[in-house]
Amino acid sequence: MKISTLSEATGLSIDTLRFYEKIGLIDPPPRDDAGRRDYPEDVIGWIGFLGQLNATGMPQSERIRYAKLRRRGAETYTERRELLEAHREVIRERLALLQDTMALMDRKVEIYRDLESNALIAQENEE
Amino acid sequence: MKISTLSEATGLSIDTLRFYEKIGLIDPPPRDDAGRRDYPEDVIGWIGFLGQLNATGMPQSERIRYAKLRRRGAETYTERRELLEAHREVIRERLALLQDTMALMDRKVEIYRDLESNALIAQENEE
DNA sequence: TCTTGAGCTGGAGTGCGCTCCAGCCCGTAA
DNA sequence: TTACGGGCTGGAGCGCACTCCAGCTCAAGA
Repeated sequence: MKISTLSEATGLSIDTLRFYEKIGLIDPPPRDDAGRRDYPEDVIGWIGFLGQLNATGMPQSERIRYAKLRRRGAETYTERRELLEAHREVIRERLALLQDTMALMDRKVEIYRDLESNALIAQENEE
Repeated sequence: MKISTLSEATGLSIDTLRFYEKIGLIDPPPRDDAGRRDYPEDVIGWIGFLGQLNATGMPQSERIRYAKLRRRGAETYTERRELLEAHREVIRERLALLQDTMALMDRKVEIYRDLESNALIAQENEE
């Protein structure tokens, strides 16, 4: 798969794909005769997983660490599991915070609705 | 309240408090005779609210917009409500993503556990 | 009186995570 | 055969959200 295809498939820009390779998030793919990257199909799944770690707040350094462990194969199962377990805790905390804030938004929205209708009534009384 | 007290109360650094004032997130507080900031008590609550918006992913520019609307008082109730409603939708999406990813972490952790015990069995069989 | 420390200002610097650019090579279609 | 589009490299630049710094003033305690 060419880099432009992968870019479309993943939503990452071509520059970002090359950048991810440079910092070690993606394995350097084989090249064709002209020296152009030729990605294996399964990199799409890996990039999707990286995207989820990213979107849930795992810092670059940790994603790189995970990618490096992955490259070392079976001997790093335990470390990888521990890393994901730690991230799960981060997610748990974020979930709690988001739920709190969601409830707060709900309350505030109601408060503003009340204030808006009071303002309206005040206006009517003026007429 | 002096800036050091506010810093301790909110967990924001003194530099960050001055920075927030500069960009319009916090109202410029009155000064004492020596020109030092003297914050009103209620700024703590406001900063806490800003913190929640921040931690749930509202960008600086939007927080500044909200702060400016707030300064204009009652005439901006509707705009403020709409802004919070929009943020509520962002939070909803993030919640969904976090929940998905949490489930994924659970599955992956289980997979790694299996792999680890299989590796152990293989090792035993070697002996 | 002197020293210490908290606070002040304007502006430079930082780390993260990309994003863009110049200048090059190469394969395909007209 | 030449023009074009896509890909390549190394390195510079960027936007966000702070963070740090030099050099100053001022108040209060020893």
